[in-house]
Amino acid sequence: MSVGIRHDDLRRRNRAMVISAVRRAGQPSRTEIAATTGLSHSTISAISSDLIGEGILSESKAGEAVSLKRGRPQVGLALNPEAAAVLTVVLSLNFLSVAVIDYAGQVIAEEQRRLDTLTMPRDELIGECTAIVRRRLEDPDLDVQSIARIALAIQGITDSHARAMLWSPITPQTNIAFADILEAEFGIPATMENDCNMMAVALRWRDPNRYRDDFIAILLSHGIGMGLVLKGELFTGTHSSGGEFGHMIHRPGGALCRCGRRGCVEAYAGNYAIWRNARQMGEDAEPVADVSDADMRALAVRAREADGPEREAYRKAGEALGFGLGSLFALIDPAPVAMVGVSAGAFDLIEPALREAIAQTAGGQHSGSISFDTEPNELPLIREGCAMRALSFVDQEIFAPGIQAKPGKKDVA
Amino acid sequence: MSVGIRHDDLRRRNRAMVISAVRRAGQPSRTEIAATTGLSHSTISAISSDLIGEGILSESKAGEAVSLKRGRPQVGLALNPEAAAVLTVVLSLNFLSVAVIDYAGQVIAEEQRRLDTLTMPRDELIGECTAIVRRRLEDPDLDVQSIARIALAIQGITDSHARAMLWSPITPQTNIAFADILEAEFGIPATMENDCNMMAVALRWRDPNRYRDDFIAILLSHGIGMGLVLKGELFTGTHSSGGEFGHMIHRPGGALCRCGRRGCVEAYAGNYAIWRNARQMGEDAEPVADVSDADMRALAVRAREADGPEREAYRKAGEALGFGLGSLFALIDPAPVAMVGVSAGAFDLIEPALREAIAQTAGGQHSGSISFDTEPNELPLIREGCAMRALSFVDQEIFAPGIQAKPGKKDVA
DNA sequence: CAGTATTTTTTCGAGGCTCGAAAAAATAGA
DNA sequence: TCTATTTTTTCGAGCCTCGAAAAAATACTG
Repeated sequence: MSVGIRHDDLRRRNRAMVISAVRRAGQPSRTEIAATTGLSHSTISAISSDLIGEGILSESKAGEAVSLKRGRPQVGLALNPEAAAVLTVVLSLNFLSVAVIDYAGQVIAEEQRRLDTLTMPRDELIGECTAIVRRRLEDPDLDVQSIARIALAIQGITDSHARAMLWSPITPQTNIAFADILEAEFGIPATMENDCNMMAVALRWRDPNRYRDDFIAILLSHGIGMGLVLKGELFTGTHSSGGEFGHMIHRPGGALCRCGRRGCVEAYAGNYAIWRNARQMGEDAEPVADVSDADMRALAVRAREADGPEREAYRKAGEALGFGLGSLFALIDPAPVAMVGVSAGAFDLIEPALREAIAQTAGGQHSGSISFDTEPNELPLIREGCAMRALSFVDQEIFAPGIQAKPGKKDVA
Repeated sequence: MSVGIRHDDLRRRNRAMVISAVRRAGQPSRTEIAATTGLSHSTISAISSDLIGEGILSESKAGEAVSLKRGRPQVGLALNPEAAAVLTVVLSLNFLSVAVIDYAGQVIAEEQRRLDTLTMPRDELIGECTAIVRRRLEDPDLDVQSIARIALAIQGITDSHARAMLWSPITPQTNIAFADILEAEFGIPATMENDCNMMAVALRWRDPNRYRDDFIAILLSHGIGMGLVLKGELFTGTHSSGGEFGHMIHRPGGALCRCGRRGCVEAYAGNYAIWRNARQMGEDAEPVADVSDADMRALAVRAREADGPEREAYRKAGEALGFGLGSLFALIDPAPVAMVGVSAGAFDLIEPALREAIAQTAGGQHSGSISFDTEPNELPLIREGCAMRALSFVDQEIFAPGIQAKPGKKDVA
């Protein structure tokens, strides 16, 4: 069951804590770290001295921060960019993108590629991914010792161990153990992440004030996805990446969903559903494979111009999202929401019906106080999330090795 | 943010771990504890020697376990029943029940009382609760030094800090800070728990094989409640006890719910809803205040005898529960379910429609493999859960004091 | 410009904790 | 009674964190 704390875990944990304090705060002084971690100055001094000696941290040179106070000036600690590097791979519909990130989080190389994911056979899809990674790894211009970690994000369902893609809308292939494949190919630890979870991770780094312990990132794209952070931790299902918000049931037996079932939220709010309703094709019409972002933007323009089927389509999307969020709020209580993706650009069309629907649900008491942010472009977010995730792995597992995942697992009681 | 690990936390954590190992395992030997916690024999020896010296543990006398092996026989460690005692209070519709539990988990005194919670004014409701607790505390027959903790469970919504009842179906009163009231009155630390959460806690202690890391306890009673354990921890909302499964939306704009909204799962599956449908009163009919368990059982008998409105009412309940569970499973993946409460006794009438509905949802792939247990009597479960919760508090906060709630809060990344 | 005040960082010894190895204790079999 | 075996305790070694004091580095002051 639960496992005791060994004596050497102590140092390792506190090492990890110092590293993470530096990553979060930018250039904190030893004193600041002592304050935020609650550890003594002596401990912080010892640990940071170790970390500097190992080339993980470095003292930020020069008094760029002109100290106005008396006394010995604080010397900031920074992550040493050369301590390590990680690689991110984002696989989305017809698009593959990789980036190499240094230890301090800066992009030092990238490559992008269009490909036809929907029709590509399994081997070719895997081959494209490994090939693009190989090109980055073998690039002579890149003077990076070695890549410490690869994080790969994909639209769709991944398993809860972050090893495999189970199902994805961007390809008919299923069960591809990308993490294992990349590890076997390059001998670099890799993980397979869900795109919406990475969005949530990135939001938390971008705006820790708004997105702290509990929040929701919803991807409004061809499909509907969700990344959920609860009590400061990414929420995943018990077996899969979970959080399949788009496939909560909005209307039992209702509109035909891309997943083959009926009445899912996505079957009203996904791009294909908005498109279908705007064109008055009927709820049983087979979902189209793809609607371009340009077409969706044009649709939104028409919806804003005049009341008609386009506007009604967005209204229905808002209603489905509202009732879905209402059900979600019944379970987790209301929390800040970020709407991401092309249809987040049409949130003005969605919001009224959404709020009206939420008001009819258990979360409705606070309907007015729930705030929505919008971010029409999901790709940068996903990339950032992957980078932070990979870097955090390096922080914790490579530079503070040996920590058990969960220390003393608390009993339920 | 996150807080470092101090040196003395180490001992405290490991103390708590030993206590919890003993509580879980019954009468484990030092060697067994060393094996399950991963700590060394020397450490376990030192800690258990301390704990015995403090009267928290005791060596279980006499070789009741006739050792068949060679070698020095193991000596089992047990919780010392007299180390402490806790008090549980369960407040449900028209019924108040308290029990005093010794440190080993045995009930050593109890008292129950009928009262009219629905019409009782606020002060009187609070007064009844404090009075019954006072009677138990002042009972001269009870030779318990002192009560170390009170856990009070109520049907309804509590706040996430376990201090107050926010709303309850058993009384028109709202926002009663029972935990604070009891603490002020008796000077004993108290918590206010949600009844369904306590059911989940109890199930985990009763059958740790089936109910381990991820499971769902659903209360099928006048209302519909849920206790949810995910990744080994009780799941609560961000502000409230959360998990308001009964108020997820089944059919937007549908049947009238007791909460005043429309289309909630409860508005189809709560006793009042089954009753309303069985009597063909229409979905807009005002929910009745209470249906007796006897009436519900009679209803189930009629539903089994012949196809008619009674059977149809249970079918609709099953459908609502099935779609609700389907949406829940979309978020958390399928997990074992325990159906608790009087209508769990009619689960044979509910199950077919429930499974049919689940099969139409995202959780549906595994529809067949999802297993349901039934337990018609919720009260003993709630009481047990309260007892275990209070005892665990004593284990962790009194006998291993000073532990920070969450050690190194892991970053999302 | 030297001296003082102030703040940050390092150093050093004390105290605690866990660990491994060895010793002690307690039993079954020979 | 002696030996093998298993459990439990004892003891010294090695770390780790902490507090206090020292050292370092700067701004102020007259």
